[in-house]
Amino acid sequence: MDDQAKSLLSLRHSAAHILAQAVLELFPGTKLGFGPAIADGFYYDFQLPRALSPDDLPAIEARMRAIIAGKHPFTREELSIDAARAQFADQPFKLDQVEALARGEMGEHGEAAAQPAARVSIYAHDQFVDLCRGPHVANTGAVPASALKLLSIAGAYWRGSEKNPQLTRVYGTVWQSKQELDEYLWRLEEAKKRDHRKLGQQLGLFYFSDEVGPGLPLFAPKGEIVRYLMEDYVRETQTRYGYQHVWTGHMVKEDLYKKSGHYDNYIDAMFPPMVDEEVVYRLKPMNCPSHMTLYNEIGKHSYRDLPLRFAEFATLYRYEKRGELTGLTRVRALTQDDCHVFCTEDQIESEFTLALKLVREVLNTYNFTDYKVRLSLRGDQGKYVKDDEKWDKATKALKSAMDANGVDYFVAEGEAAFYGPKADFIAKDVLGREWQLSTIQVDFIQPARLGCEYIAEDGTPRTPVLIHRAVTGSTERFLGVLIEQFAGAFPVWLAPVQALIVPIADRHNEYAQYVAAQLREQKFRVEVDARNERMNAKIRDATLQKIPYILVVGDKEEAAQAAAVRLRTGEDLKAMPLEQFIAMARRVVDAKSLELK
RNA sequence: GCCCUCGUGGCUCAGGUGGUAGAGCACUUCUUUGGUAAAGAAGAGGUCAUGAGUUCAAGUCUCAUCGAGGGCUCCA
Repeated sequence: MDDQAKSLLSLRHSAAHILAQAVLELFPGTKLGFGPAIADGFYYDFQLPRALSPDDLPAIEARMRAIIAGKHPFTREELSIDAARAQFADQPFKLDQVEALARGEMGEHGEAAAQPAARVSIYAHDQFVDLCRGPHVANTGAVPASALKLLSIAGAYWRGSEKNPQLTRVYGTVWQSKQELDEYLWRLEEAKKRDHRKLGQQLGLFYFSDEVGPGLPLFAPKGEIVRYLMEDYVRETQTRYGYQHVWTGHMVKEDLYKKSGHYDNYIDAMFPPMVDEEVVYRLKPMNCPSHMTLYNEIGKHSYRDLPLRFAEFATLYRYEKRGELTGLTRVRALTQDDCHVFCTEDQIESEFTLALKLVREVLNTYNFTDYKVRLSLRGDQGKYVKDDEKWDKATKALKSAMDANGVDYFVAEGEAAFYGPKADFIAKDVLGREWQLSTIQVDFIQPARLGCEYIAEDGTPRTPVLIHRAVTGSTERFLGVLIEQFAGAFPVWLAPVQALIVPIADRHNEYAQYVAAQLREQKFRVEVDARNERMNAKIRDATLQKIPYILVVGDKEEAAQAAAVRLRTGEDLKAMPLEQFIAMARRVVDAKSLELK
């Protein structure tokens, strides 16, 4: 972390303390939770005597400014555990944290510390004392009041657990200067403009309807073609990499999920059952059990058949909780570009490498470079299947495959699937929220549960290892992130309408249709804007729709069998013969280029 | 699911302290046939998310339900 980042951190953390003092003064009896600095700001969690509304924020902010004006120095002090207990006797959450520190835990989620704490540090300014690691600025006056703003109010569970009381979280931001604050707020506004939900509607890609239900997107023609092209591209690439596609439908008997273990782990996230006399069915929330069943039905497998790679573009239905739904990035009907690779233990590394190559190729095509890779491992507690030996084996296999491929990853304990560790590719949306896209997972557990086998070289039956893998994750989520990444201006190969023909006057309509026919003949997606509008209006509308090419045709173009080509960027390529335009566009599309010419 | 906020014609939004709805864009029709980011005119379109309640009277107040947004939790 550089000095700049460090000083911002202590600035924001100090602002959090000032916020806490202000709230404590305005709402006596408030109990304090955690109040850290975060990316772009800070927050503080409170248990308040009454519900807080955004209308309260100006008063709190005013109080904060007064504390800042007081230029109270921040002072650090160390206390013994007992002294800390006395200090925070009327602050139950602080007390809870003192005990956690004494037990040798640290942080909000109780990560293990090097050793139990014998002493804790507190920071004080003015009338306010907080249990805190620091650091802080010298005095409250060092926080620029003009660069401070409280942003929002949210609920947040103590220590992040649903089982604990819910506190009120106040989010705020502070910067070194008012100018930086303004720039930040401006960035937020700009980001909202490229929000995929807004652009999806403006570009006519997809809609949500109360009539159909929450989290169930409806794709208009322009959205469907993008979906189709995305999936077609992954399908083509998968085929090229030696994956085979299968189809396993939308419903499955519930019993299968009891066998696989999904019933115990994810029953809450499945849609309610459909009951047909004695038999209970579920909408498919995942493919693995279906693919393993298919593997079994096909017959006996020889080790010579492995690896066997079953890919499927299946729409899955997951009963996400109401408050979790978000545009296309979190839906109840999602189309996964899923795949299950049945292989031997010896093949794990090469199969991982193959999947990784595929993922990288696809992400690269979309110019997706801003992602990180998380190695998700099992945590101490929870849903994980107990079989240490197999977990160790799977984790080792995954790690060595990542290392062999030079993948730069970070480790996250407690993020694994119940059946094994995974490598997740995580990207951010315009508002900074992180979403898992691609994933590669090693599974030593499920194949045995569903009785998958292959006959080994020595003639004995063995259980294959299963590698779960998704390239873009889900079409819906990836599309959402793509829309934001391109701000709606898709590369030509993905653009719903690649070229719009604009006849200048009615007498050019016929030629415009001719041009359109020529281009359609060459498999381009084109439209003719024959509305009774002036050319300027048509160009404006096409540009706002981010159509890559605008082909204006008038008398001159008709005479020359040409079109005047304008790019959505505003660049005018002037008139060119149709063949020349076709050749240019062909080259751009075939290369899946991000350029327009 | 939980905390907070919001829900007015297809879209973007007006509608102080309650008295039965407005604009721009889009749409339809007409005029205009115009050379690189919005031609002009007329018209049609809303039981103000839904359901109760308070009131002589509710888009405007109360409650509930549904939906959306921000956050938390969860994410095979």
